Amino acid sequence: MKTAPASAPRTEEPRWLTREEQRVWRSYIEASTLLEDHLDRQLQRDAGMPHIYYGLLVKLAESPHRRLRMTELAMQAKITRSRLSHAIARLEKNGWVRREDCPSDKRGQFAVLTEEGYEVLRRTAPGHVAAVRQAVFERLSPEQQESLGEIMRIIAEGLQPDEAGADLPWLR
Amino acid sequence: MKTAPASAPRTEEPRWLTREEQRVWRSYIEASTLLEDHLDRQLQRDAGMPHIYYGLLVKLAESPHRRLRMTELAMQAKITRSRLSHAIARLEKNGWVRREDCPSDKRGQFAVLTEEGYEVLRRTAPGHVAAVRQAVFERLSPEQQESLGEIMRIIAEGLQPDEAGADLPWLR
DNA sequence: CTCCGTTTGTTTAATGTTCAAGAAGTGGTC
DNA sequence: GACCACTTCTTGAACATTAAACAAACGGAG
Repeated sequence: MKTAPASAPRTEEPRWLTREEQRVWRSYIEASTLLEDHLDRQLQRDAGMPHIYYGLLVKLAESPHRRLRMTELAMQAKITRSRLSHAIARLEKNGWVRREDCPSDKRGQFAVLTEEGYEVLRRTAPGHVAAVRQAVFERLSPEQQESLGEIMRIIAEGLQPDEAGADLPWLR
Repeated sequence: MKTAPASAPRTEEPRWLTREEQRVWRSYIEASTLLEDHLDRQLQRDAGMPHIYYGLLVKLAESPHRRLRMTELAMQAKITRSRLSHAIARLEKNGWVRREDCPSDKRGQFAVLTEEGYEVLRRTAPGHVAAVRQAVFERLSPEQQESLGEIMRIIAEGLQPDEAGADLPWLR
């Protein structure tokens, strides 16, 4: 792959990544692949579930009455409802989550963290936090941490199906 | 979840993430989830394969004679050999890669990018680069791009099974 | 009240990933 | 050359994810 010519291209010449952009992108891909893998393994070993399932339990634990509507949970976790359905089915089989009907909307379901699920979280959270610390925060300066936060916030924002004000489109 | 007490803990109290660290970590998880998802969808639609498979073709295209030993490719892509085996099997079925025996080591296999595979890459690369640009580089200042690169390099380095000098452990 | 477009959540099948086990080849040692 | 620890790569089964299709309920318009 070569870089685009300096002169004005006749047809829309694709704008490749510069050498520096390529380096950045490659680093991102490598780090995120390794990190996701590392945390998946850590949690599979210590908590018997992949990283994203653990994240679901955390979201529930942080929510009022330790419960969330399926759609709300899917949105918070940035996954599809389909994927969530499968995941909750599995967590339910483990006894860590149970489903409850929503009284005000007969289509709706709550995912509710069970006592047992909360227990798993309490037991495994320290180890997981330690893993995150060791892989990420211990290695970055305060400035880098702040920078990482802002960068990721920007990227996430650009990819959202338009979270804030989505139901108030005329305000935009 | 609450923060650790200020006084010296009697038992090893788990060191939770600070409020700021939590914010950073949450942003990272959200952005990386959304981004991976976005690129997977883009490539599945336009190239008929997930992001990581596309990455494998790129690695091959960049290599001498458009070929790599399986282990080498797995290391470069940061995935297990098992996962690679399955992936190459699929790409082979598509006619985008073929296997070749290694003459100097009868256990060895080369994964070789076919002409057809190269063609797919040539056709779909511009669209993919545009997606990456739009999701990441267009939104970040030059300083942020540089910062992102360095941060990710640090994280990746910390998670490597010790790439450089791994075969020379006495030098460390 | 009925109609109808939308939302909610699940299901199925195809696809991808992981884990553990194993076949085959290598290279060094005795 | 027989042995043995190690490397290379694959396999099969269990598990996870995706995409498309669907049933049920909602809620506003007429």
